[in-house]
Order: sequence, then C-alpha cells, then structure tokens
Amino acid sequence: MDAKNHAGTADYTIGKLADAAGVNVETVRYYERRGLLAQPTSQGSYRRYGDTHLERIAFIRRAQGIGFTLDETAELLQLNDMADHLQARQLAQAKIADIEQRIQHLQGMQHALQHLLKTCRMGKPCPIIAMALK
Amino acid sequence: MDAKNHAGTADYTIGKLADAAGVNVETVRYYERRGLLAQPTSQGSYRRYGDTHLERIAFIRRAQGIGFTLDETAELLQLNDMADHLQARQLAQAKIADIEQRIQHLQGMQHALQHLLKTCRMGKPCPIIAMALK
DNA sequence: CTAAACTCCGTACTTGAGTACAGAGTCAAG
DNA sequence: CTTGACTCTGTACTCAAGTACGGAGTTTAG
Repeated sequence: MDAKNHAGTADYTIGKLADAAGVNVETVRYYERRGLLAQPTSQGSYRRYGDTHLERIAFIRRAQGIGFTLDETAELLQLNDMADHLQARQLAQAKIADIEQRIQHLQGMQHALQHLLKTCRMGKPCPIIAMALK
Repeated sequence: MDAKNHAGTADYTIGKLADAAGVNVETVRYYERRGLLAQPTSQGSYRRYGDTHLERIAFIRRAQGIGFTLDETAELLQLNDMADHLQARQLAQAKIADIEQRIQHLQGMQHALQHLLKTCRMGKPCPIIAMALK
C-alpha cells in the first residue's frame, strides 16, 4: 500500500501527518482545537488526513514564519474562503507597521547598550552597573 | 509627618512605594519573591521601604527597558555587589548580539510581507492568500 | 494471536512577567 | 471606637503556542 486513498490523495494517520509536516502530534490536535485545521475524516476511531491538511499546516508555519499569530493566520484562512484580498492586504500592512515598531524598539535598546559598553571601556566606574545606583 | 524615618530617608508602605515607582503593589511583592528587591524592614506586620527600594525598582525598569530579563537583571544586581565589570560587559555584549539577531529576523519578516504586498498590488490573484494554497 | 506501536481524550504544565482575588488582619482618621 | 482604606499570605489566573502525560482503546506487523 502506498498510503493513497480512493481519491488518489495521500492518506495519513495523525502521526504520519505530523512527521510529514515536521510538527508534533499534539500540535496537529492543537491546531484542530483552535479551528485552524479542518476536522479530518475518521476511519473507525482514528483521524485520517489528506494532502490538504498537510498543505494547511505548511501554510500555518509559513504564516507564523513571517510574523502572523495563530489568530491572524486563522483570519487569513477565512479571508481565503472569502477571497477577500483587500482585508488580507490591510492585515499584512498592519503587520508590517507592527514589526517596524518592534524593530525601532530593539534598535533603541541596542543603542543604549552600545553606549553603556563604550563608556564602560573607557573609565573606571562601570556604567552598566552604575545604572543600578541611579 | 513628611514620611521620613530616623535616618532621614523616605519611608513607604508598599502602596506608597508602588505609587512612587509607578508599578503595581503586586509587582513589588513579585520582585520581592523573585529576590530582586531586598526584604524591607517591617514595622509591626507591614513592610516598610526606603529610597533604596525605590531606586532599585527604577533600576529594574530601566534594565527591562533596554532588554534585560528579570533573571538577567538579578544577575546584574549581583555583579553590582561584586563590582564585577568584566562580567557586566560580557552580559551587555551577549545582549547586543541577541538583539541583533531578533532585528535580523524581524527584518526578514518585513521583507517577506513587503514582497507579498507589492506583488499583491499588481496582479489579480492575491499572493498573501495564495500562500495558503502552496 | 500477541505485543509493540499508535491513537484517543482530557487535563495540566511550560515560559515570563506579572495580575487578580479571597479572606483575614491592621492601621489611621474622624 | 468605628469604619474604611490599606496590607497580609497564598493561590490561581492571564497570554501564546504549544508540550506532556495518564489511562484507556485500537491497529498492525511478526
């Protein structure tokens, strides 16, 4: 058997799917609970998944990879159903702005630390520690 | 009474200290549990704090503001006790590198999103949504 | 046929930095 | 002296995105 069902698409148990997707079995069920993954058809008492499920997990991971949360990803998936491009663009735009802010904040931190390090190198009293004394 | 104790330093109950430091009462106790804030002297059964406590909270917030976790801040506070400048520098340096990585990652996300947005603006099939279909 | 491997469900735990709350005790002003 | 504001301790909850686990049921390879 080459793990194909009658429709010719691959047929996975939860463990196979998890392996194929590179995630944990528990993660698959977690996504299902969160409504990100459609209920699989069940043969007997075990879940049976197809390639659509595998693709969906891959999508979720890609979306996460570019900074969408699971809630946002769920939104995206709904937009997909609605074919609502405008909202998808707005979501992406908001996300870009959000990331921009986070970068600004991190750069601020970095400059503060770099300043501390630089002034530390020169004089005796360590300014990193001196922070502690107001 | 102007809220000074015999040593001439201000004397705070936990609520006053929290107000003065701009944090929550629970946060003060939390810092205490975490060992970031020295045990205050207690008059009767209530905690009594001094300016040193206020300054320490301010330090903790500053350290957080530039990206130190509470654990790292505790470390910094210990270094302060040891006057160990070298380690403080190393800690700061590690933190800078860490922040650099996070910035790189965020920038990667941002570019991916910007690319999606740009290609979306042009053609019909929305690539943000198309992500969902592999 | 049997034993290992897999799956089921539900619940609890994880990290980090707090926040919320219950129920009891205490303090200070009027 | 009372009343209201404050504080005490200890525990549980928050968010996000899972991970871990217990105990039972199911499947499949040998």
